[in-house]
Amino acid sequence: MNPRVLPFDPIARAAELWEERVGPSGTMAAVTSVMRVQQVLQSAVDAALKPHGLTFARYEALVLLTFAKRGSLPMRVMGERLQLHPTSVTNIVDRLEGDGLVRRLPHPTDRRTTLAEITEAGLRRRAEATAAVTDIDFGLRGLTERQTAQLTELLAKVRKAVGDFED
Amino acid sequence: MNPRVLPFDPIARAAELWEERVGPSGTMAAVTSVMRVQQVLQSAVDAALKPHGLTFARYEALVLLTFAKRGSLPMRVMGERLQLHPTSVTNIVDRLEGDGLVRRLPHPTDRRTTLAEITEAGLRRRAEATAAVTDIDFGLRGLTERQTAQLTELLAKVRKAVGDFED
DNA sequence: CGTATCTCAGTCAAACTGAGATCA
DNA sequence: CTGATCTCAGTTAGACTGAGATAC
Repeated sequence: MNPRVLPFDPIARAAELWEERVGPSGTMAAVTSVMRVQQVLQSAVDAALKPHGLTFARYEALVLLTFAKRGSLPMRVMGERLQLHPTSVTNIVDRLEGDGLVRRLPHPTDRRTTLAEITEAGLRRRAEATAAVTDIDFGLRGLTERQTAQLTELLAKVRKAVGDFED
Repeated sequence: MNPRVLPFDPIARAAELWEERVGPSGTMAAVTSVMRVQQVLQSAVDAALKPHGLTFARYEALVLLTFAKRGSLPMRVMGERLQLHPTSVTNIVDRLEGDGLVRRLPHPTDRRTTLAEITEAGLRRRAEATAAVTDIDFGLRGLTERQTAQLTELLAKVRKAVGDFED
């Protein structure tokens, strides 16, 4: 990556120029900021998980299964919760299964559906990985608890407006 | 993707379970929210840009060059501003050049560096693409102007704390 | 019958690593 | 010589499309 530290905020500067030449820049600045921060968080979390042989996507899948009753869920449900494409679920479960962290089971009543169940090794790996990501605060720095909560709230408004969930 | 709308907020639910079984969930909820919203915005913006033959990464490169003095920048500088890996810059400029939106020029004094310059066609394409993304507000919904600014501010704190820039 | 679930094959954009050429 | 800049080859994770098998 580019290890350089800029002596100014590139998003703020882009917003100024946008305002001069294009128009109102508020939305553009917010969206660019989300993109940039996501990058930062993703790479921090992935780096912390790498020694444990996990990506964030696979880690999220393990956490989801850990929280599920009986430690298993239909793959379709995993896709819903994690907002993943069905073929991505297949891929992620393939890899977790290859590492022995998850096991595929037939659904007891609906023979179309396959359950993914977390294994003992998966539970242990999930715990180790959780220690790794909480140690670095998931890469999130610079916010008080209150500001962190504010951020979550603002983003929940967006997720709701965009139809991610109802309630 | 998964077109389903959940009848509850999956992040709020995960946070409850995390709190019960793992520990404080504030950071985890914020980070997961950023990841999710980024996905939503990315796919909205990419969908709006697709008819114009651009991805968000290529669009950002065009905007950056539009704002540059003389419409050109060294590729290294593009990488810094857009936080891209050098090989990703090469790749993006390759594709933009293939579409005639950008042209490579030798740097006048430093023969190691290559300038990328936006073409007339590139300027037109940038304007069309900007209309497309502003029409959909970059996919951002559900926030007032004030809240949008708050979001940008909070994320700037993170970007600064994480060493994205100084100032 | 139509629809839902999963999988497979293949494509894609973009990040990475590592190596090399060129030049300051 | 060291270090900066760019490119190339190859790998990777993940999203996508489209097609198919199977079962509701």
